[in-house]
Amino acid sequence: MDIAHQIRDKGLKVTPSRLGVMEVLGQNHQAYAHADLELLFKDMDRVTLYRVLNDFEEAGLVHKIIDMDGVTRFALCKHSCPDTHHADEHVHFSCQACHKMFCLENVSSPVFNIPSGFKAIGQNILVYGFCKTCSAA
Amino acid sequence: MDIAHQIRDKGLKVTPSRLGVMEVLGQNHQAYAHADLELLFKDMDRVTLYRVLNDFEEAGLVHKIIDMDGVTRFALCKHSCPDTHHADEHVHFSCQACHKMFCLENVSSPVFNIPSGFKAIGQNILVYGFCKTCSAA
DNA sequence: AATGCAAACGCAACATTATTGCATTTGCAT
DNA sequence: ATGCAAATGCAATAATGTTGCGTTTGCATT
Repeated sequence: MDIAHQIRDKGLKVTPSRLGVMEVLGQNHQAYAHADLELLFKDMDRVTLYRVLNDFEEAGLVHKIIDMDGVTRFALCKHSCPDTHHADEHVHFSCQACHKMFCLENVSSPVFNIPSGFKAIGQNILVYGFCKTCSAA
Repeated sequence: MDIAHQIRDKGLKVTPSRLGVMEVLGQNHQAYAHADLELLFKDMDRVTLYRVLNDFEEAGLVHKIIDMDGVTRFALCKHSCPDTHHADEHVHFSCQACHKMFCLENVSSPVFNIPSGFKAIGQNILVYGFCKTCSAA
C-alpha cells in the first residue's frame, strides 16, 4: 500500500509534511527523535512536526518510545495497529554510541508476573548498549 | 545503617538537603520525579535538587528511571549497588491514573535474545496500567 | 575550639523540549 | 469551481534541565 493511502485511511489529510515524515520513518527500522527529523525537514515548522508526529501516533501509524535520556522517539508501526491499542509488542534497542534506536521486531516482550491488585495495560522495554556498527568499530 | 552514614560512605558531605531527599526516597518503594520533590522541599533551590539527585545517582545511592511521558524519576537503590554498574535489575510499574511509579522489587528483568552484533549493557523495563489503589477505586 | 579548603548551595541566566492560541492556507468532498 | 474543516505558520508561553559564579558550609586538621 502506498504512503498516501495509509495516511488517508486513518482519516488524515495527505500533505507534503506528512508524506515526508512517513517516507523517512519507513526507510529503516529506526526510531527518530523530533530533533532528528527537524534537521531533515529544515523548511518545516517545529510545531507542525510536533503535530504531525502526534497525529500519527494517535492514528496508530507510529509508535512512541521514550529513550534512556528521556527523549521521545517515533517509529513506524510495522503491522497496522488497532485504533484503540497500539503499544509496541517488541523490544527496542538504544545505542549508547550513535544514539540511534532500533526496533527489534523479532524480540517480543514477555509477560510479567506483577503483584496482585496491579492491573497492567502495556509495557515498554528498552535494551541499551552498542549497535552492530558501533560495536564493530 | 542510618542515612547520614550512607551518604558519607559514598564520599558525599552530609547536608540538610541530602538528608531530606534521602529520607523521602526511603519512605516507600516509589520513584519520585523532580517536580514531586520540589513540592516537598519548597525552600530548596531547584538547581540544588537537580544536583542532589544527580550526585546520588552517580554515587549509586539512587536509580534513575524514565517514565512513559519522558519524566525522569529517582528511586532508592534497595541493595547497595557497585560503583560501576548500578542499573535497576527489577521492573517498574507506572500508574496511568495517579502517575506514581512503583519498584517491583520481586519482578526481575529477563534476558533478551537480541540479534547478533548488538551488544547489550542493560535494560529498562516499565509496565504501565493502574496501581493497587487506583484500580480499586 | 579555631582554622582552612574543597564541596555544596543559591541565584541568575540560558538552553532545550513541548504546548497553546489564532490568523492564514490548503486538501478534498461536493 | 466552491466551501469548509483540517492543517499550517507564527508568536508567545510553559516545563524541564544546565552552566557560571560568588557565597556559604561541612568537616578534616590543627
